[in-house]
Amino acid sequence: MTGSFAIGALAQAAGVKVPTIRYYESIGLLPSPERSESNRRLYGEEAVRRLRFIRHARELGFEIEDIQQLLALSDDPKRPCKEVDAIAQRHLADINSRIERLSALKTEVSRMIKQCAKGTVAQCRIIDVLAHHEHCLHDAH
Amino acid sequence: MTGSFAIGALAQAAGVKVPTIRYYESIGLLPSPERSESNRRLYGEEAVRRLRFIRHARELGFEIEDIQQLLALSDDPKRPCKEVDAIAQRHLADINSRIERLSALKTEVSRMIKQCAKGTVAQCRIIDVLAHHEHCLHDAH
DNA sequence: GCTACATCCTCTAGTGACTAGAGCATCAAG
DNA sequence: CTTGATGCTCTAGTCACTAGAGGATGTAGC
Repeated sequence: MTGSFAIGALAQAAGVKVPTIRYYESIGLLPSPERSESNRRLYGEEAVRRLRFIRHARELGFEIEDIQQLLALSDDPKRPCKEVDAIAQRHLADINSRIERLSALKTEVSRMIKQCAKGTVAQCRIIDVLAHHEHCLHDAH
Repeated sequence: MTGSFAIGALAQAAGVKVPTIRYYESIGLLPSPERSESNRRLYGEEAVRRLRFIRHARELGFEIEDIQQLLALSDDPKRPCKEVDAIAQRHLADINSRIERLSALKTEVSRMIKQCAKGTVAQCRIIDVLAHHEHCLHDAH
């Protein structure tokens, strides 16, 4: 019999803020827990595990919808891992495309800054490049 | 006397959607234009320039607040370019930190996927890593 | 028992930068 | 003169929370 604890203790144990827990419950990511006589939420160890899982997945950039699926899969240990793998692959692809996009931005913005002659705004190449898209090297954007 | 045109024409000329223009006006990024007798917005060439500037800056990832400042600066050609440069530098730093963060995620998620034995969920290292943060190489997150 | 103070509850609204849609008026072309 | 495109305003939705109001309950010290 593991004792049950309140939302604040769960928040501390899992490293998540209290309102976030209530939010997760409201969107169905965490099950509604039992309540005390005075209507306070009471959690057990399983809630800590689940919430830590969610927190870690969020830190790794997974979206809530993905996490929903990952949790459902992890509740069903006999199913093939394929689906889990697919979610992670999709996420990796997403990360990669974001990195690529940001790298292109970095190139463009760096180039813009290098051209700045530190004079007046009238001579400023930064403003100029922003005003005239055709001054960009890449027109991918 | 350049003729004036409606919001749809401006949208096409600048490559922006009509509701986006109204949104920009509502937040004060674009000045409220004149209206026709039947209350339709009427724009001139200056609006095209301004909107193209905004669009390009957005494509380069600048936030609206930065763009506000850049526009104000570009309206005042005698001021030193220093402030423009500072905004761009700040933005570049932001891009870099995002790239770094995403690269760390990429490493972690790739590693997770590689360990997946394609068996059942019970054996799945992906679920396992998510459940146990301490299995991560980096604990930066 | 009393008094603070912490923690809990629910509900609403705000974030950024739009996007979608309702419901209606007006315009241009055939 | 009709039809379809375009315009208007206003509200609500997106994502994953965060902040705050206003009130109830719990706990610790005296």
